[in-house]
Amino acid sequence: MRILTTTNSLTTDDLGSAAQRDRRRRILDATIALASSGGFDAVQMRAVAEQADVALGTLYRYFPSKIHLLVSALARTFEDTQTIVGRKPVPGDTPSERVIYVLRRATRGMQGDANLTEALTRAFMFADASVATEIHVVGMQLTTMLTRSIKGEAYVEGEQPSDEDVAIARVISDVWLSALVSWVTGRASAEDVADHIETAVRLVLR
Amino acid sequence: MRILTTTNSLTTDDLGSAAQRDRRRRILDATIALASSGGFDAVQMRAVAEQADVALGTLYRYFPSKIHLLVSALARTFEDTQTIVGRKPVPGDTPSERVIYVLRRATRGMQGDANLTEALTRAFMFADASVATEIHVVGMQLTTMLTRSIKGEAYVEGEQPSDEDVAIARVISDVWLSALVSWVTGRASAEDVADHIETAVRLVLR
DNA sequence: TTCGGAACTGCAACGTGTTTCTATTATGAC
DNA sequence: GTCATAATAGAAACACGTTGCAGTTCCGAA
Repeated sequence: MRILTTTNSLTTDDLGSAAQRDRRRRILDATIALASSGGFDAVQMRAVAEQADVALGTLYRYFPSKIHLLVSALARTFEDTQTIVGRKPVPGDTPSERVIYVLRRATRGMQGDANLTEALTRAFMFADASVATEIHVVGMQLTTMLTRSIKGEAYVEGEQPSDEDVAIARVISDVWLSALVSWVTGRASAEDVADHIETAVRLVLR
Repeated sequence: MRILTTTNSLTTDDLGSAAQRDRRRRILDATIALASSGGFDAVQMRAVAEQADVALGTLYRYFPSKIHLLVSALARTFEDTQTIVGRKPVPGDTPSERVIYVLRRATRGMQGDANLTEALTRAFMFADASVATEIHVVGMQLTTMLTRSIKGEAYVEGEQPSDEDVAIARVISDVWLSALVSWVTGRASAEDVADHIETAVRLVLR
C-alpha cells in the first residue's frame, strides 16, 4: 500500500522535533492502515493510538478529533501521490483529455482501496468549520492538480492559474467529490462515476 | 411490508394509521426545530424523542439512525418547498437564467437558517449505504427541480427529461451541494457560493 | 366483547469519540 | 549536570448514538 517515507530530516512544513515528526507519521500510518482494513468505522481512536504506540491523550494532542485525523491522512495521501506523479506533464492533447486522464487515474487509485476511500471521503464531507484549515489544504491540492492538467505543457511551476481556470477546476473537483461520495455510498458504480465525470468535464471544458 | 390498512383515508404515500402519521410528523417537526436552534449537534436522539413526545425506542422504530432522521427531514423540507413553489413555471428567458434564479432562491432560503442547513447538509453528506433510499429521494427532488428549471415553459409534468438535461442537472446539483458544504463549514461566504454557482451554471449551460 | 400480536414506554446498558487528571519522562536553557 | 517546563503515558470518566428488554397500551379480527 504505502511506500514508506524515509525518516527524512526536512518535512514540507517544519513543525516539531524528530521524535514528534515520527509520532505524527506513525499516527497517520496507523490511521491509513486501519481505514484501509475496515473503513471509517474501523478507525477507532483507541485503536489508532495503540497501533501507533502512543497514548490516547497524545493522539488527541496531535489531532484534535477523528475528523481532523482523517482529513490530515487524506492530505498526506494526496501529497504522496503528487510527489510521485507530479513530475512529468500530464499526457493528452487537449484540456479535457488531460483532465479526464488524471481523474480516471485518481479514481481508479481510490477505488482500488474502497475502505480507505470510504473513510477519507466521508471524513472530508463530514468535516465542520473547525477543520477548515485541513480542508483548505486538500482543496488546494485538488485545484493545483486540475489546473496543472488543464494547462498541460503550458503549465509552469509557481505561476498563478487564471481565474477562469480556477473556476473550472473547482467545478470539476466538486463533481468529482460528489461522484466519489455516490460511489462510496453504493449509489453509483465505478462505471457510473467514470461516465459522470467524463460528461461533466466535456460540458465544462469546451 | 405493509398489508392493507383500513383506517386511514389518504396520505401521499399510504404508510400507517393516523396516529402513526402524526407521530412521524411530530418527530420530524422536533428534528427540524432542534436542528434550527443548534445545528447537527443539537439534534440529539433523546432530545428529539422527548420533544416529539415519544419514547426513544419508538423514535428508532420510525428512523433507524440519526442520519436517516435528518435526511428524511431534508426530504420533507424539499417537499414542502416544492409544494409551495412548484406551481408556477420558473421565470427567466433562458435555461441559465432560470436555473440561476431557482438556485439563488433556494440558496438564500437555506442560508436564512444556517443551523438547519448545517444539520441537513452534513447528514446528507455523511450518509452511508444504508441511507441509500432516503438519499435517492432527495436526489430525485433535486434533479426534478433542476430539469424543470432548464426546460422552463416547455416542461410538462410527468414527461421524462432528456439524458442530456439530466446529466446537466446532476452536474449542477453536485456543484450546488459542494458549495453548500463550503458555506456550512465556513470556507465560503454567501457571496462566494452565489458566484461559484453562477459560474458553474454558465459553464455548463451554453 | 374478547383476544393476540404489534406498537409504545421507560429504562438500563453498551460502544466509541472526547475530556480530564496524575504520575512519569523527555527537552532545552543555564 | 540541574532544573523548569512541556510532552507523554495510563487510566478513569463523560456524552451521545444505539441496542435490548420487561411491562403496558393500542388496534384489528373474530
